[in-house]
Amino acid sequence: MTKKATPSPEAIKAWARLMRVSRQLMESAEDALKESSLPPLAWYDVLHELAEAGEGGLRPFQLIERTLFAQYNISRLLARLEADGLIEKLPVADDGRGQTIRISAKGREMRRQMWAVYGRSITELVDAKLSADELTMVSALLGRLRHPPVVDW
Amino acid sequence: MTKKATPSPEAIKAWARLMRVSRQLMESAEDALKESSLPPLAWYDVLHELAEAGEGGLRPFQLIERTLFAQYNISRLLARLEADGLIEKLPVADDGRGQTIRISAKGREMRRQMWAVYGRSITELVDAKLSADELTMVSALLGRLRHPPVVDW
DNA sequence: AGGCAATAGATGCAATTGCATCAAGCTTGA
DNA sequence: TCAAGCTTGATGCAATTGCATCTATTGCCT
Repeated sequence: MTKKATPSPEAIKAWARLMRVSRQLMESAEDALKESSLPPLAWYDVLHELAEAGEGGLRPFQLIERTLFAQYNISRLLARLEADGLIEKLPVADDGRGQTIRISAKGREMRRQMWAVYGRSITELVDAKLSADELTMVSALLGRLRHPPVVDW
Repeated sequence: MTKKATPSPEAIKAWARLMRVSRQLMESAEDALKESSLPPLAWYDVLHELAEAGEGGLRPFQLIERTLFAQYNISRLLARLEADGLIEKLPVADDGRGQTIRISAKGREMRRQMWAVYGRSITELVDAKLSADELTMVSALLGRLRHPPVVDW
């Protein structure tokens, strides 16, 4: 008798839900930003990390670790953010290859504006639908699906 | 005193987990397909719907409802699938605008091959990490996050 | 019938993504 | 010390996505 490698029905359903719900929610949030003429979510992710990093800033490769974006993606995203004056690129003293990315005042302001809209989306899409306990449960379960190299999120 | 519209910490965490985990899992699955020189997941989604629909096929707008892809996206995806001989486009008798999309034998075979890899990913990424009960719980909780116009999935 | 809004699908063009590769600067080991 | 290899970040080019718009029908209303 040969081994059946097909996933369980429960796994298939959970996978399908995960893919669909996440896409749907992400789109809703993106739409809300667009309606407010704000940049896409990816910008928020980066501005958020940079804001948390403070004055010391972050190196691009650190942003890659934190956001899970591809290297070329970050490279170009940073170029756009810089063109919009939301970040500054500074040379690094002890590594001639690298740069340090620091959020600018304008960048902080943009992050604030985006959060006003983004946060509202989260409230409506998530907070309004599940209780705190249920949300904690979701986080715990999803946390177990993370891939090995988990940092801390 | 003004109302603070910020979502709860639980909601923020659940949102973050959802976005990150779903992206990570999706990428893993895509990578597995690429390693096997198979087409991207989007192709699977469409082939899957068409296979379930059987000989009667589906209209493009029905695929849009089922897969949540944008209209122009489906339009072009179908063009690529047709170019690869995985589907057929047939005229519709009672609606001169429309077409019916039917999966071809080659399309069924491709779906089968993709499932061999995709299913394995789901097994490894999901089945191996959570019990059936936990998966059912995940599905139930995520289900509550779906947007109103839910069909049946 | 005749016009007018709505629906189904395609498409031109700009922006973004993905892939592969590159250049420049570090690091290490013989 | 210096060549080989690794890391950091950028970039040319092709494929895909997003947006806006277009064409062809169809359905509806008078």
